[in-house]
Amino acid sequence: MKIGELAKRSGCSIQTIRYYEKEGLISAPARTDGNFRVYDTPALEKLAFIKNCRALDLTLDEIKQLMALQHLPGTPCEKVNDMIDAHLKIVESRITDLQKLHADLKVLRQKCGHARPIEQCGILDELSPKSHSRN
Amino acid sequence: MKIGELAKRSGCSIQTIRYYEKEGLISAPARTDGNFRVYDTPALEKLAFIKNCRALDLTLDEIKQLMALQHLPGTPCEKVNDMIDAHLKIVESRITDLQKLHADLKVLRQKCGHARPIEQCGILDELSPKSHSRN
DNA sequence: TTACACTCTATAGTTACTATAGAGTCAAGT
DNA sequence: ACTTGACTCTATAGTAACTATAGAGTGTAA
Ligand SMILES: [Zn+2]
Ligand SMILES: [Zn+2]
Ligand SMILES: [Zn+2]
Ligand SMILES: [Zn+2]
Repeated sequence: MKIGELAKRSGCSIQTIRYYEKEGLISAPARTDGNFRVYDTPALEKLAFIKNCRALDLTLDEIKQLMALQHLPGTPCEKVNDMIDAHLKIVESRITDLQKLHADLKVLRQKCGHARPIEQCGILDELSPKSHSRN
Repeated sequence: MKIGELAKRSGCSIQTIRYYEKEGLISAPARTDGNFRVYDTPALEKLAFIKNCRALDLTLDEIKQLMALQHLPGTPCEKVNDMIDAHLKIVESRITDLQKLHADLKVLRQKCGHARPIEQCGILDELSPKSHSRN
């Protein structure tokens, strides 16, 4: 199949597929006489693997590492488990950060009801260090 | 004061300050004969305002809009409130997404105990559409 | 043959910075 | 007067993972 069909079937855009090739996540496919890329089913499967990983927010580098490990049979899979564990921690700390941010924004939002003239906006006042220290 | 002192006092890096100037968030300051930037206290206050906003993850564009509104006295401050409300929604949906991601990662992690040979790694198996559909 | 859909490469843009390189400024010490 | 050192200047490239475009070529059907 050509790149357009692969894009439709995989759910990746054409540019993304070419980008993955350039970054070494998928291997360069065969070409037609007219220099068009031609893909086989394994290529589609690789893209599906990448998509699954990206859905979990693994970086392209991490995905590359996973694919490299797959081609070293016999290796213990500790590295895979460690990667997922590390990832879990990052996600957890991002959630914590965002929850703090959310609380801060809620507090800020309550500084202003609505439709005051801008000079008296409680939000802007809260954000300004100058008028703030004066109160 | 020169840029180094402003950087220390504001907690922004020198490059960040120059970047903010280039992006129009702060106005270009006076220069010495030797072409060094010279700042006054209001400049420090503007940086503090920007820092407060960035801590809430407002984009530079949004911050620019807020600053523009500050210089239009008499305007009702609805736009400020709307911006914060919109921001709250984005943060909320990011949290939801991350929580889903976290749950997915947890499930994935449990597919593998530890230290199996890589061919039998439950995580890699789960990520691979091919071997997956075979089972 | 000409219209059309498709593909090719190369390049720039996105966000908010960070990190150089290479040159100039300025005050203090010798 | 000279040198050292700390500071500053501009311009440019890099970050992550794409997305979007320009301009050219390919392939097929009417
Ligand atoms: Zn990770
Ligand atoms: Zn308000
Ligand atoms: Zn926003
Ligand atoms: Zn495993």
